[in-house]
Amino acid sequence: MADLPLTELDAFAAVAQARSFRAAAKLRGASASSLSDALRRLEERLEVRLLNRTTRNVSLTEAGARLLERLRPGLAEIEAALDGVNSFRDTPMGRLRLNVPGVVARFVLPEIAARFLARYPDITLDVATNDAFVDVIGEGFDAGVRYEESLQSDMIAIPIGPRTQSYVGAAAPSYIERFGVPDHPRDLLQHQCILHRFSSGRVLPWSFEEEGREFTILPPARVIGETSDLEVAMAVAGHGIIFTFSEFLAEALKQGTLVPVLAPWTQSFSGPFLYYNSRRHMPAPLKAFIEFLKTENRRGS
Amino acid sequence: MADLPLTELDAFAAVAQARSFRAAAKLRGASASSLSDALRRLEERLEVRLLNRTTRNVSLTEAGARLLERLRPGLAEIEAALDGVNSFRDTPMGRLRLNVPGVVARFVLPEIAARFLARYPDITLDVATNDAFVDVIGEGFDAGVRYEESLQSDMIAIPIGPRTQSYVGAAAPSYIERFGVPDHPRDLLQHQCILHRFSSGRVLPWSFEEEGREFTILPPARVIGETSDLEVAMAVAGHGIIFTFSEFLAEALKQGTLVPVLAPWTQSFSGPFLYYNSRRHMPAPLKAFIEFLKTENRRGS
DNA sequence: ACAGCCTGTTCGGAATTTCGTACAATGGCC
DNA sequence: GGCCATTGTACGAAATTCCGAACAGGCTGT
Repeated sequence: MADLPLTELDAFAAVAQARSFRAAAKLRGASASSLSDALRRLEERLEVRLLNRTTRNVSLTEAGARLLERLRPGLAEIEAALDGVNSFRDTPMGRLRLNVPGVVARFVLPEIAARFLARYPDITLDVATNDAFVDVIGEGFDAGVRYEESLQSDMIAIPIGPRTQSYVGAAAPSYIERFGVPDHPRDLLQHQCILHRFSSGRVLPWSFEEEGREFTILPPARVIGETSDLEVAMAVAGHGIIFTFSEFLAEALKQGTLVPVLAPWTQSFSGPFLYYNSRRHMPAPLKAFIEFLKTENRRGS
Repeated sequence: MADLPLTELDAFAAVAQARSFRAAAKLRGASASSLSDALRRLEERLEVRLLNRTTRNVSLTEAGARLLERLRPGLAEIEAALDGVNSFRDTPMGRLRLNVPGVVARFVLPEIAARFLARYPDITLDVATNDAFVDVIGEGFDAGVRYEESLQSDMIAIPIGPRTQSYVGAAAPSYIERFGVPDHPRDLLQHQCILHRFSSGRVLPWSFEEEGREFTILPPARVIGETSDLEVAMAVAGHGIIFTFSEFLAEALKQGTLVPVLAPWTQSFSGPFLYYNSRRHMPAPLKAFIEFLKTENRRGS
């Protein structure tokens, strides 16, 4: 068997997928220069240019595209094969890569993870926090947590964490002292509010329900934040009314630095779901996590 | 993407297939110790024993068997993908691994190889000589040369070299002086003959044809050889009658150190064929060789 | 039963790969 | 149009892997 330049091919696959040496290096915990070296070796050996690279842009040559296309299933197969040995261990081992919204990362996952990690001591949890992202699987995550039950093909959703959550309104006593309290969401248009912007750039409108009819309001904002912590801090400082996950406000409400606003208009909705692709190979850590969630749900109900 | 221990996996595949560290090392041009190291690393990382090894025997654990089973198609796919970039070169590159009988290696291949290698300067020819072997493809060869048109499924045979060859008899003048010459094959039973043993241990009987009827004779032997060169030398030394490919005897007959015996009983048969599997991925060097043979055959006819 | 050969492993030195830093080049942004 | 952040690469140092020889152990043939 002619020895395959496997490390070089792996490096090529990483760079080709990331379309960047440095990004690929970060993603895999190696240095950019080692990838650069590996690619030079590979191209010298094949005597074929695989990547067209200016100092600013990496693109595939036709040969590179063809190679990557054939290489990926092979590497995926090997990854799956490697994971397969996990079934011969008493306890599964490896990394579980999740992509979850901020709230879940802060208030849902820690409590679940504590029990899960204790149950499976050889599994490492790798959590990325991202509110906007949808193609969770494509970017190398094993599974994602989302709220909407968006029904992509082959995607399976199972409940995780609390089955109902709610958005509640709140404001600092100092703010209420100055501006009063709204009785109805439409009053918000006369107030100063603290809004949230997703990393996509979209500013989240507030939605309410009246007699079964849903309506949204985009109130005037003095503060638009990107992290919920900042927004809560701004609310506590009296910069406006905040309307977000109850979990984010619980501590401030308890301490009295924030007080409820529009309490009758609290929006309840169903809790988050864990999504994963049923057709892709399921790594042992993911399988363990799903099994764990299912037994927890069964016990809970 | 969790970084895959690809070199270690490749080492494991090599050792697992060869069922031996040293054999695998030789096969791939590496050292046994590096394979030993790689396997230790892999098993430590997975915390699963993959190979049961006494100092005398290597066998797969169940985990190892499962891993190998899933690993092989992945590696094959990658090898094919790598070969695929050859189509982006002006001239194909790589190694062509052939398994051919001794006669072909000595008298047929050199002349063909000269033209082939000149035509494709980036191809390396790797020739193993083996008379008995049948499962040519399974052991990592791209193709094999054989005489019998054994029709395994998906195997394709194309002619290579001379379309007829023959077995001729000969003996040294000194032998004939002492024992006379046989007129009919059955007379061989009163003579001393030089026989050939395949590496499998089987001794080849001599076969003749009389009025369309084929019959075989296993004459008494003073000498049984494993290499044709030795057998010819023995014949020249007067130790008996030899009956083998005319090519092996041509030089001695020309020089008169051997003279023909049983000339009317010369056995002609059709020349050798190149066999390859049509269903497996065809590496570029093999494709080039087949193409080359076909055009040579077309031109020759 | 036993000797001898051949196996997989160990160990220190050599070769290769990897890393961090520096540098030239390029494309987005104002 | 020019600046500057950021990209891919070059290069010497450091780490890792690889190699060859020596070693311990078991299987084969007598």
